[in-house]
Amino acid sequence: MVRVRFAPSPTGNLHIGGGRTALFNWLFSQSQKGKFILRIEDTDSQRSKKEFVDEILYSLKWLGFNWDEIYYQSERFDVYRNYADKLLKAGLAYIEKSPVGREAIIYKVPAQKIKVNDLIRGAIEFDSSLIKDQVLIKSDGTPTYNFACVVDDAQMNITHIIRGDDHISNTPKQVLLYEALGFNLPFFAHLPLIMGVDGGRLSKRTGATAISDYRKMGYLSEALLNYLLLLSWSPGDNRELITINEAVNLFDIKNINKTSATFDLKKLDWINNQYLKTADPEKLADELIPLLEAKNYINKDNFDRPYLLTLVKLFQARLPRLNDFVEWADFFFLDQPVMDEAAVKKYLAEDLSKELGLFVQRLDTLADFNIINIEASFRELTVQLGIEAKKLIHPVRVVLTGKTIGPGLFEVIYYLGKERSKKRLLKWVRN
RNA sequence: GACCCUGUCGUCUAGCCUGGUCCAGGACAAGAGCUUUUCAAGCUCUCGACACGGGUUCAAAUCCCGUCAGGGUCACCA
Repeated sequence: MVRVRFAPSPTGNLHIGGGRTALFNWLFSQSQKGKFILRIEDTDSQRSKKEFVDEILYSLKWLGFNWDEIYYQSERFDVYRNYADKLLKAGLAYIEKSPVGREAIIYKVPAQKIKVNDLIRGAIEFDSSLIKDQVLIKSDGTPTYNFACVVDDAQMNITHIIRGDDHISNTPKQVLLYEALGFNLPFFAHLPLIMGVDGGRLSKRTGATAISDYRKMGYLSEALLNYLLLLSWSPGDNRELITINEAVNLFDIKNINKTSATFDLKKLDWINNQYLKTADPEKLADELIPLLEAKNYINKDNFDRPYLLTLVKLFQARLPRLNDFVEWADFFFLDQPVMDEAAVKKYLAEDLSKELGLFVQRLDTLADFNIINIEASFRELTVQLGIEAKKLIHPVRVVLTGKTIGPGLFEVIYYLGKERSKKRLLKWVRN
């Protein structure tokens, strides 16, 4: 039975790189009908924080990675100590006294060639004579990363270790420990790293790194997953949109790319928009409610939900990020729209009192206030005035929304309602 | 510096294993146009890459070697 693990250290949030590692571990476990194990590597009590554990679990759940088992290294110090003692007794490790007189256990690294057959990269060879002796148990009694990792992976029967490229150089050290402890070697698969746009490591400087930040920015987890998936794997048939469930069926670890990829927000935005288009408006509305409430646009205990759903449908096909709705649709919630100065300059420099006034009259006398009638009446007016429809459409949009862009004008008028539309139009009519 | 990994359009990739169907395909971005209502949506088109140099071969993006470039690791951090 395949058993993989994701082993984050709670010294920070779950970032994009970690999320990607979790993704491929989870994906592999699902495609192999195996188990996905979570191991919190909190041996560093100084830097490990409970809040980060919570944040990591929260993000993993948001991404949909449910784990079968969870372990905390901080609860297993005696296990590591026991194995270190074994190596000590076997003469494979020695004790070193620190200047303050405390004892650390050090592994004596034997000189030999180490061959690792990486599932993604193929054969990699190392020469351990270049590796210095490794600390197993630090003088404060806590285990080092490489030692705890090997003991746990073996004890937890991890069959495949799927992790970032940056761990390649840890691999020979760990292989040596597997041999010294008499454990069976697992398979190794090293994922390419994700780079920032500057070509270096993904960092706060090159964009948001925490998975939870992407949620806050209005990305759907399905979209983020799709993007991360495509960053180093491809279904091979030119498809760009693929759900995680489809990927489970098509996934083969051998098809993961060897090359590191640059994280490109533009493409993420595009993918996010593709998912937003077909997303359930009810679900989107639920995500938006707290954001709209924070802006005082609605009161979550008392608002017109059907109306909100209508607005969501009106905008969802054109949003790169869900949160953009708050800004783009603000004029539906505000008493008066926030005017874009450039738009006013461009479309409302001339006095349109006559045109707008006539349109208000037409709205008043409309037999039935619906989108079709509004448009018909509007176009009649432009014919009557002898002007091109767009000469009036753009100014009216600015008057009603404050912006030059947005949904179709007649839908805007309809959903804004007769009274609010009139009120905004009249503001630009001088008597 | 040493060791390791990697090198196809600006970016993500398909193709590479099993050489010819590739004067290299798709997507994002960018640019142009269309949509007699905007665009941040949709549609159409354009621009644009096999890092370089040697081999091997009738034939190389695909195999081999070297160079160069980028990245990673060298902690009693994980």
